[in-house]
Amino acid sequence: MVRPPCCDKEGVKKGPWTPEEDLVLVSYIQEHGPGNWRAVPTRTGLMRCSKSCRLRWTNYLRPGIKRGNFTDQEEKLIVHLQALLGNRWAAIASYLPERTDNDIKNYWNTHLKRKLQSGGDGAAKPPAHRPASSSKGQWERRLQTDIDMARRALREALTPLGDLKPPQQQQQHHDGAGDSPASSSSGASQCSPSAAAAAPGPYVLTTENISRMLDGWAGGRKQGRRRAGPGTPGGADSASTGSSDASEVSYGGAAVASAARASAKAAGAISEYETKPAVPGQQMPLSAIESWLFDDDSQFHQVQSASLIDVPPMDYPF
DNA sequence: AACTTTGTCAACCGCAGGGGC
DNA sequence: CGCCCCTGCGGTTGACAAAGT
Repeated sequence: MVRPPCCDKEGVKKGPWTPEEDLVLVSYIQEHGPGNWRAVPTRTGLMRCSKSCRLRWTNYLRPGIKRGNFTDQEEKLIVHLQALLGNRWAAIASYLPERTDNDIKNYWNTHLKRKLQSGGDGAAKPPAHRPASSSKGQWERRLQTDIDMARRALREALTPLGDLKPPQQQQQHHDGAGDSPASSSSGASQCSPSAAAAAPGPYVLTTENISRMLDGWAGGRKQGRRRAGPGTPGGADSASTGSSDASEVSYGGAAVASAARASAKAAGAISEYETKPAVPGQQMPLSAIESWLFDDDSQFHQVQSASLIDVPPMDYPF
């Protein structure tokens, strides 16, 4: 039997989202919260299938998303995690709270894979230790090992940067009082101090960012698109081209301008979602991850010594 | 300046799994 | 227990811009 399409193809719009559609979606989610995607198209009047709405939200509109301009830190982390976990992008993305699995996947496919191939010739072969034929118990142990390895990888990746507080200090750091100015703001923008320093700034769905987003759209998709060249902050180009005035609007200047105002209003209200991860854990502040990371290294060593797996040496050409 | 190639990324597609009934 | 609905995931595609010729 042929599986029926996820949604009725007729009357369902496909392709790039317009700022108006974004606005409708954001407004709806602001009011009802993410979820119940099936109902979104009918309730909003969007001619999109539920899947498309969900994807648009999780990959683009969701608060706390940073776009483009992967830092060395993130790059290394992705490489490590990819080597450990394979192409489990969602799992990898959970360690990079500001990145979407789609972004990471794209970045891997377009940058890192090639980089590794040219430099190390298969140095980062994905591990063949997926739980194919293991018993459940073994599988679970492997999963635990995966987690431990990922934890270690993350820790290693984080360590060189922060310059480097010993774990105890890091612990102190999150243990309350030590709230850094950076981490005391929205959860969505929380990040390790190092990452926060490296990143130009998180693209949280704020008034400003929605306006910026719409500005980017105002310039049309062509302007909005970027080449992720070195130092080109993806998405931020809309800010850099923010000089583009409304006269260049391809979707109707006045409409977009008012849409921007309305979205700004919506964004103010939506801020509550900034502290609520759309995907549990996905927006866990990195400091919490760090805490978790540095918490029980000894446990890791136990696991490692009893390890089922033989981790290939990670020798990356960069 | 015009055309072609390459690189990038948003979006789509189909499958799998979980939960409710 | 089986069915249905919904959501999440990973692979792939197509449009577009920049670089190259």
